[in-house]
Amino acid sequence: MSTSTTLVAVDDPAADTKSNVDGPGTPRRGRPRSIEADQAILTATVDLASEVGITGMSMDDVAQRAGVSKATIYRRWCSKEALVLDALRSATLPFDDVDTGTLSGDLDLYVGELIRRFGTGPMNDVLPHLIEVSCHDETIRSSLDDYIRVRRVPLRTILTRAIERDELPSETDVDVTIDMVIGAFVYRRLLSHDTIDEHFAARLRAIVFPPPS
Amino acid sequence: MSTSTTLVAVDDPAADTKSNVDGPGTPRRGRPRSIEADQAILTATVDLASEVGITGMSMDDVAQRAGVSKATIYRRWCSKEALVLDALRSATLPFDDVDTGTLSGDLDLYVGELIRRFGTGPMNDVLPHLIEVSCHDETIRSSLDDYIRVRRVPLRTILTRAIERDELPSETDVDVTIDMVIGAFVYRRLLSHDTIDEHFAARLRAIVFPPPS
Amino acid sequence: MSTSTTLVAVDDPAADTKSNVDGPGTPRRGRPRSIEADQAILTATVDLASEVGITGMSMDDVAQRAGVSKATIYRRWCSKEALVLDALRSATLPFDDVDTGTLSGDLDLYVGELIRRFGTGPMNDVLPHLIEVSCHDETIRSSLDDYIRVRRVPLRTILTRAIERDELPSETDVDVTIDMVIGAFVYRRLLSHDTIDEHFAARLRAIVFPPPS
Amino acid sequence: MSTSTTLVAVDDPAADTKSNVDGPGTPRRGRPRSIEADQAILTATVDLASEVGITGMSMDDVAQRAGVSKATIYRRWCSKEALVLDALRSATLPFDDVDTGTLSGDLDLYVGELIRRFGTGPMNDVLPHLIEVSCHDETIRSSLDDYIRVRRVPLRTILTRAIERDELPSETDVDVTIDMVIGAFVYRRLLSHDTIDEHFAARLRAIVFPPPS
DNA sequence: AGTTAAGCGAGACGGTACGTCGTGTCTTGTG
DNA sequence: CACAAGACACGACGTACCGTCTCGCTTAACT
Repeated sequence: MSTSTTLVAVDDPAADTKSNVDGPGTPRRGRPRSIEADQAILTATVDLASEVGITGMSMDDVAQRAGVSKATIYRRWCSKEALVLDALRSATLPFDDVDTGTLSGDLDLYVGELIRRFGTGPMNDVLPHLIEVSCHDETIRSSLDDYIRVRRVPLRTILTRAIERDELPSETDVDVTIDMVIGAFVYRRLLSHDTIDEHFAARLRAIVFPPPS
Repeated sequence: MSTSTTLVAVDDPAADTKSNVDGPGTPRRGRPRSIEADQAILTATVDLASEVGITGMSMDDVAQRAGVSKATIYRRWCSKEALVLDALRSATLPFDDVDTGTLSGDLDLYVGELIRRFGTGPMNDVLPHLIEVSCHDETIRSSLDDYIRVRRVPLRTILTRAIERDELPSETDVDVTIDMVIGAFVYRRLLSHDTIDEHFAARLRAIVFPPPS
Repeated sequence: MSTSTTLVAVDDPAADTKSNVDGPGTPRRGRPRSIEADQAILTATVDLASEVGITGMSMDDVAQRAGVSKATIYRRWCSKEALVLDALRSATLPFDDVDTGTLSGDLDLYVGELIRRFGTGPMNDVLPHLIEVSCHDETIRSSLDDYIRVRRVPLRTILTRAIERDELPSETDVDVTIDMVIGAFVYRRLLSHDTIDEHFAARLRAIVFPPPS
Repeated sequence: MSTSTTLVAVDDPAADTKSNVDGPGTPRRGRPRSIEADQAILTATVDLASEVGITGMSMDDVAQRAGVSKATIYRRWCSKEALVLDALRSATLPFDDVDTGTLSGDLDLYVGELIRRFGTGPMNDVLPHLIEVSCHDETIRSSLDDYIRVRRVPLRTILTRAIERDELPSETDVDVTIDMVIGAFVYRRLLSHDTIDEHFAARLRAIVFPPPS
């Protein structure tokens, strides 16, 4: 539902839909907001956050890099974290769900994508900051939760499809399986810093989806 | 080895060994550092970080709460994060490894402890901040890695013991199993915010260590 | 010319002309600096410096008393001393030059004013500090020199007028006379702490401008 | 009497006499204070104060330069200013009073000495700081007053001798004359920064002691 | 000769001010 | 209205200095 929402736009009358996409019913008086500004800000945020981290990135920096004034940023997002969260969202491509016909094939594709994202995703180091803030800010927390929930969908689709195909037993615990798979990636990425590659993926698969033996 | 190291003592000549355990060969001239101060600072940090989070906790607050001057803190730790990391360490009790005789029993104990720690640990919200900093600060990163590595030991002990007892096949992939188990806890705790309880633990166990059926 | 300059405005594009009097050619974009803040800061500085001395006056104190943030102060003055110097300037009323018609009358007025200022001037204890700083800071030094030079003008006016009136010989050494008169006041005020009153003034006059006898 | 006193030695039982010269009546038990330390500290103070000014000179600097610990300094002087004042005293040679037989000759010698001291005296920039402190610290003030008073003596001697010789009228106002002469030097040195040389001295003399015409 | 009181270098300590920086808001003038 | 520029209040940061306080050692004078 509200999965691709812009976060808490300060005074956006259409705060629960995609920003700047208010239908013709709400013509908004006065000068319309610059769409280039939106993009420039998000781009600047993604770049800067990747380069120096969220803490190392000041809002003045973002404004300057985007060629925009701070007020223009705060008119759209109510806080630094709200901006970063949306920037993260904007930088996250959706998984494209390809049905290869077999669980094995689907997983290959999915895990390959996971490796790619966890390995090089520029905004990956940004998550911890948002997590911290979300511990003390309910708004950020629910938006972040949304974002996290969405990222579970592709694997769930793959697993339920496998159950329908009778490749997995019907009593398979889909949710916790997802927790474990994504959890292992997250853990390696954020905590242990062990390598995340094909080999790791294969070992992971061998545990959760043991070969027919 | 360097697992119980004090972090980055600013000018500690024995920075890479257990603190204050330099042999009698280094008599350390001048007034010795106050041990009460050490303790007071760490305690104040743990308390404050739990109450208001790292970001909400100022170094002046810590100094005041500890009855200590800021200089005294910075003489021991070179940054806020270094302090917090050591405080986290000081607040983390070691797991006590009890051999119940069976994998099942060992896991019950271990997972119970995990639930307790991930559920209520006062310093849990502190991890994300450290993770973020560690992305851009090599010193913090390696210390944090140490800390993380240590927390893997108890589960590894349990699993290798189970292999010796022939409760698990000898080719069991211990490392990735640990990644998945702890990873699932981490993921729920930090990202999805799903409940972490006995039921979750049971489902997790059912996947990684399937009942004999 | 640059006698009524505001001191070392940190990034004032018109630092060498009267402040805020740049012609209409430089419209100064952005929010203009608050004039009330200027005044509040100077007033707070004069008050505090009089009460507790420069050393005893912290910039935080000034900010609080002025109802202003420290950044606002440092945006205008680059150091505590620069602020104090401008505060001194702002607290120094110009001498009003009254032509009484005779040297004797002019001197009475002038010296009376001198007694009043050296006796009770709230900012008098502030001079030594500025002098010290000016020994090691070229910027402060030249500004202070300006200020000092200005204070010589009234007496010079009186003396040249007396020469024109033939009350003083045309070869009178005006400069050194000024040095001696003001110097004697300064010396008593700062060094010897002897009383500065009408009697002292009379004795001084008797030496420099001996009665016709 | 107390003119060449060491200032406020912290716990010196003979605080009102020259330090370390307590008579044999008070033999002081324990290890005697190091005389080299005394000298080293004073020398370091004079040097540092000349180089970087009092404010720019920290007590740690003095201790290091003198090869002495801070405690050793504070055992002798109760504050930075007390130390500086004594250092100033130690660096000030007494005027040697030579009777040339005429006022003119005496003045030549005296004024020459004045020019030399005001021109190059390393500790000259140190006075303003002491003056400032003395505004708020009674102890420093009285010690400084002593020092200042002493420096008036030579000129007074010269003038009274001239009166005895009938070179000056007996009703000459010696005190204010001194104020003016020294005052003019002080004023040029500290405030106006005009040159202090033979020419200036000559003009000064022409005003206070006009040639017989 | 042994005791003892004090001096000494080193450096930690509490307190306090410094000047800088970042956040989110507000205020100008211009489109 | 939006926008660029930039001032503003608030508050944390990490550094520096002052004057005090241990430490363990050294140095004489007193027993």
